[in-house]
Amino acid sequence: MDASSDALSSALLDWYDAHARDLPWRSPPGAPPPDPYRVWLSEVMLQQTTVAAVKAYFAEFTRRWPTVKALAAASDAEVMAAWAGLGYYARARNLLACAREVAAQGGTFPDTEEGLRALPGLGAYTAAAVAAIAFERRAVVVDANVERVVARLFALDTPLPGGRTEIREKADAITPEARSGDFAQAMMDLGATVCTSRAPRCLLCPLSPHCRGRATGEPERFPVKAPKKAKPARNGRAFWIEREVDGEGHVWLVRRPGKGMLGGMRALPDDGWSARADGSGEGPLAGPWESAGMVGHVFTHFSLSLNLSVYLGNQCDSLAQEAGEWWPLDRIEDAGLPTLFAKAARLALAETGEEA
DNA sequence: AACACGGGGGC
DNA sequence: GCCCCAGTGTT
Repeated sequence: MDASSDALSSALLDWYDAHARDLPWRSPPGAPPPDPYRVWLSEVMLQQTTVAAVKAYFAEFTRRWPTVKALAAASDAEVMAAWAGLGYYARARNLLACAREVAAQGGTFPDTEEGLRALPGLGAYTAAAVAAIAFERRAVVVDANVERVVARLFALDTPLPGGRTEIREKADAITPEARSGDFAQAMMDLGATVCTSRAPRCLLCPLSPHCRGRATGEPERFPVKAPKKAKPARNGRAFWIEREVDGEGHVWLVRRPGKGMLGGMRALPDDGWSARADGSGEGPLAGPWESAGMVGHVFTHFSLSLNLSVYLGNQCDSLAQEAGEWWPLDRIEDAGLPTLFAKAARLALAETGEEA
């Protein structure tokens, strides 16, 4: 690190000492690092997910499972249901796999970037972040915030994702030996609160004297990104099947396959829209069906219009051979349905409620 | 290198 | 509506 990089990291750390965000998974600037379990859990939750969305989930997970051993002992169903609504459900599957691997090693996380990188769900970013934040290792932590800050600092205009190599080299060059965890978090806080995607607040930025992006007069132009692909529209059906069990209303829920869309999550039965681009139209029963309306939902790579069909027949017994369960309607909120199916359930309950 | 993979919030 | 977000794993 040359003198200029040293001045830059000092300016950033000074700013962090004064302006660090107070977050539930953090220690104050300069304080001993937090429990690696909490650092890891928060980092996985924060992958492609906003701080605001994570806070409630982090509180609930750490309340129910205070240690990695406790989490490792939880059932798949409990953890998947607790993750419901947070999205990217492969994270939850990997989270549990990782917890069990760590628990099997005595409940202690590896304390090096390489060791962490070998665990399920820890890629280049998360391994570096946990190594730096929880174990005070020097690691080059590059997330979307750091990409934006670095691209602006050096006015890097090679479009992403190709430009990531260059961004990483520059990030490495400015990462200090000491306090690299605070440095990483400072970069992320700066990106989140000052060097924002739109309308960066350069007047508040501790790095503005060093910033070539600002010198161009158009800092918001960086980083340059490749054009987005169009999002196709898909259609599908989901099925709402009620029956009385012990005098209480229940609905038929299934467990989705372990991989792919909403993998491993509890769900309404559907016609296979996720696997086939458009569903077969077939339901788990012959019918009759009545449409309760449409549910719209946008996923990462397509938009879905889901027709919700309510069962009007009384041949539910044939479902006994299918894999699924009758779930009590008055506890539907606890089923751990991903947002798409939670929306569908709200629609069904509103419709069938009016009929009653 | 490209694609699959959720959901919510900002404007 | 479009863009963005503390990315990872698979092909």
